[in-house]
Amino acid sequence: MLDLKFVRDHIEPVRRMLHDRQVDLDLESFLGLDEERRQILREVEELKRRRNLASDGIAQMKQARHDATSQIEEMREVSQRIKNLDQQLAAVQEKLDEILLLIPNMPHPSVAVGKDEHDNPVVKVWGQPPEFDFQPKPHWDVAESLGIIDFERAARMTGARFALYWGVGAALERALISFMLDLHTRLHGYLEVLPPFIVNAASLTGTGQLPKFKQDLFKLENSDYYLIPTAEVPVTNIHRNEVLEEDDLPRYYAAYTPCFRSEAGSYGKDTRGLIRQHQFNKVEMVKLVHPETSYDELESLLANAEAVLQELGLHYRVVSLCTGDLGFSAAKTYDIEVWLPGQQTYREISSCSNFEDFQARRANIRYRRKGQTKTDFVHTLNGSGLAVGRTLVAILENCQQRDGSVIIPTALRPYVRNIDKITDRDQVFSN
RNA sequence: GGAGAGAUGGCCGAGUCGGCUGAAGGCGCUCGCCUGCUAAGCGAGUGUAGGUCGUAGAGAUCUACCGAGGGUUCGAAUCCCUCUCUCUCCGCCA
Repeated sequence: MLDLKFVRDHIEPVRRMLHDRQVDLDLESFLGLDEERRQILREVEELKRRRNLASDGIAQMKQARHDATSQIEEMREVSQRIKNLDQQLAAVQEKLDEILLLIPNMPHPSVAVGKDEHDNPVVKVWGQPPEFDFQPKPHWDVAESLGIIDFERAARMTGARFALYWGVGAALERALISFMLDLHTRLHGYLEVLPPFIVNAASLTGTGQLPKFKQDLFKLENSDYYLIPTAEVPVTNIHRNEVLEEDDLPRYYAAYTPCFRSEAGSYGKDTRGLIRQHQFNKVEMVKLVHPETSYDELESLLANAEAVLQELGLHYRVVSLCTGDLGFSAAKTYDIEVWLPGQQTYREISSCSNFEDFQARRANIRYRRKGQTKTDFVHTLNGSGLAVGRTLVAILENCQQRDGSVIIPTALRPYVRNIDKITDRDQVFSN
């Protein structure tokens, strides 16, 4: 969230930001509530000061065996007033927090003002679309004819938007996870972590999914637990309520987790194939960094994510999200969009964001400057490196052959016992 | 699931029958002194958040915080209740 004082002192820029993001949020009550809060605070603190003084006096009188009945009587009344004011204060504070938690982050000045994804500037294109001497098929056709992905049985055992992977399809998904983690840990300096796939509400509030996006989450019954929508949540919250030493920064973490999303409100969207599932695998990179370096860290984070596609030889472009498309917590986001020839379109496969201190303030993640007692909030970043299911989709569509087989990218072969081509699901990895 | 023990500052660890304990003592850290260097030693300092005054990122002052929330009381780290977490034993289980 934004700092209370920042909002108070920059109410017009915050209004403009809400407009640019096309967020409808009423700030009218904010300033009044803030003034009310401080007024009550002044009054109650003065009363508490008086009470503390009187209590010391009473203690001394009792020690000297004097009668303190009248003082006690008077303080009884003061204490009652304090109690009432404290309750009023708590109510005002709660309303204020509710508003603060719903205010999105301030976009970085470099972010383009725009309405939706059509206004996202393309900042980079890598490689070229592969050429086919036949009509490339969408991945669901490729996968189903190979027998490696089964949507019908998944729908039977669970429901829509789930997939059952068979044989070499399952192995390829697993291979991609290992390949990505190895790349980030060996070449890019990330520490691999394996967090819980279930988190509590406090963690989701820390990274910004709650309270506003509750409808996007799967909540477990009879508990305060939720299935994670992304590894960003548990991994960023590793250091919630901690004070790190300046020397501990930056921290780079890479995690594989499944991700669970209710996809409420996306009915009828991407209903075919693996693009939009309730459960999907993702390798996520998370950084906790020094505030002064966070935009350099965003560039290197993006480069780390791009490296996966470059290793696999898949054509992609990078867009910078405009204000209307930017996520709630992000100050700046790059999306990597991979080319899908079967659908003749670019699809998001990674999202790399700098949250500045927005999440750190919510999750209370601070660091202490060397030799100083003062603490500051760290900056947090994260990026997919990459969405595994969508990477499989990209391979199936980009590497498909006329005969229906799929060439496995060279970099991935060591992870699938060096087979170079998928020809059917029961392919035995004997070599 | 049953029985018991515990949760105090960056860390360890005191806190008596509720009343100068924001918190002893130690470690660590910062600055200074001292010593050829290092270590040791000596001295001073060392939490967070918020309010007010003030400076405009010098400071002064007040309030709150001893796992979290509530209660009793003129007054709670200290008493009571609820919850969370940790540890030990039993049961169950991968």
